[in-house]
Amino acid sequence: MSGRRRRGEELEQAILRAAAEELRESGYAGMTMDRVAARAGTNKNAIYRRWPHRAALGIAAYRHLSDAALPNPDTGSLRGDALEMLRQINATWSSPHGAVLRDLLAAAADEPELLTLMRERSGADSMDRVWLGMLERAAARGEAPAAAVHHRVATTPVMVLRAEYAVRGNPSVPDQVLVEIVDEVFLPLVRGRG
Amino acid sequence: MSGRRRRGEELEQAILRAAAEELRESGYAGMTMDRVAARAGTNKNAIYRRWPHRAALGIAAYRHLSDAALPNPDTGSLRGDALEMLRQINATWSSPHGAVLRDLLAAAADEPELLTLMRERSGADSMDRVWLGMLERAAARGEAPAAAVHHRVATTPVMVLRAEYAVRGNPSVPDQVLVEIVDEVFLPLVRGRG
DNA sequence: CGTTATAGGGTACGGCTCGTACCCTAAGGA
DNA sequence: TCCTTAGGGTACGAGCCGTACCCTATAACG
Repeated sequence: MSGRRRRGEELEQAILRAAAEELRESGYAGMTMDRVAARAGTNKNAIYRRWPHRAALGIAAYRHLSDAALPNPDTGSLRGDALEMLRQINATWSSPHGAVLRDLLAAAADEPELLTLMRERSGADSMDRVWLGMLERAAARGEAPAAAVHHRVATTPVMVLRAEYAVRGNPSVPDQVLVEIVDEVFLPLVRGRG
Repeated sequence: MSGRRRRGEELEQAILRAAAEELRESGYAGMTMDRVAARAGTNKNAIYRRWPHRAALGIAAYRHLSDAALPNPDTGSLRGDALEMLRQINATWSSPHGAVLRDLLAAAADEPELLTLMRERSGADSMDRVWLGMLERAAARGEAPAAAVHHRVATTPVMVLRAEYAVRGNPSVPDQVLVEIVDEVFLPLVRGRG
């Protein structure tokens, strides 16, 4: 029927695109190999020749649709930086991207191999570095004690936000909560390390 | 063969016990309806007459095997209380119980109905109250400012610990990390709210 | 320009699981 | 004693994963 027969890179991209769309529409549970193959206009052979598992395809599809550029706000105040950072993260996790990511993380809880793949892909390390940079700038401005430039301080806000997602089922958090995390936890913590 | 035929409560308990054992041995993914039925010495009819989904059975089985008595340490110092609390939680989550719970939580990420069931069963609220009680005692001793008796302060240590599980794949955290959470995050945070 | 190894396409299948349907029989109350 | 109820046995449809097989388009290579 179709005159052309796609090969190599072109076919691979088509499969990834199809898988990403399935992920977005139906989540990881709904991302069936047959449906991906059908949507890509190919068959499962071409998929299994490239990825060993369904899960591997899921991860590849996710990274295909998401090249999350990490935000790095510099508003001039520690409070402004932190709040902006949390707002960006909240927006990302509430987006369809975030839904796919959370779904994949949940599904990968069984398979440790995938979990590590996801983790190294999630950019947790660079996230830390951004927060540490914020703290360093604040310390240089005299806005925070030098002892506040610390790994645990840097990771706490995001961890609290993430836990907030877990407590609510809803992955989106009202802005008021973000303000609360900054004013009631992050800034007191920074002050308390004088 | 078996002369007796179990009914009602007796059969229900047998099914729950079988499901709980399957959960413990093979996780939620391995808890097959057929296997539960076989292990309980019955068939799927008896199960589906009681629980509509596999997931509902999973939750029922979990709550059947876990009636987690909430710890409530009172060591005389805020640091001691917090550390003891984190140690207890860490032990619980590292145990087979915890493995089952984490597995269920992951599996329930898709089905919001189950997620709420799990949440209301997890006792997050009473956890908060225990931490608030610790803070109140510390404030009464003059060990902490009154402003530290605050919901966000109370929930932060457990949230950080939980996030620590997510960062490592491993659900068990070395004791040193618990000490770090208390000394580098919790106590500075309490101090910072003066 | 012809030949040949490679990779896609089509299709079918085995194995597993969920959830349902039937039919028969033990249990226990009326 | 009879009769409603609930268990037991079994089979089945449907969906999915991962594999196998066979045929053909494609591209590299002589």
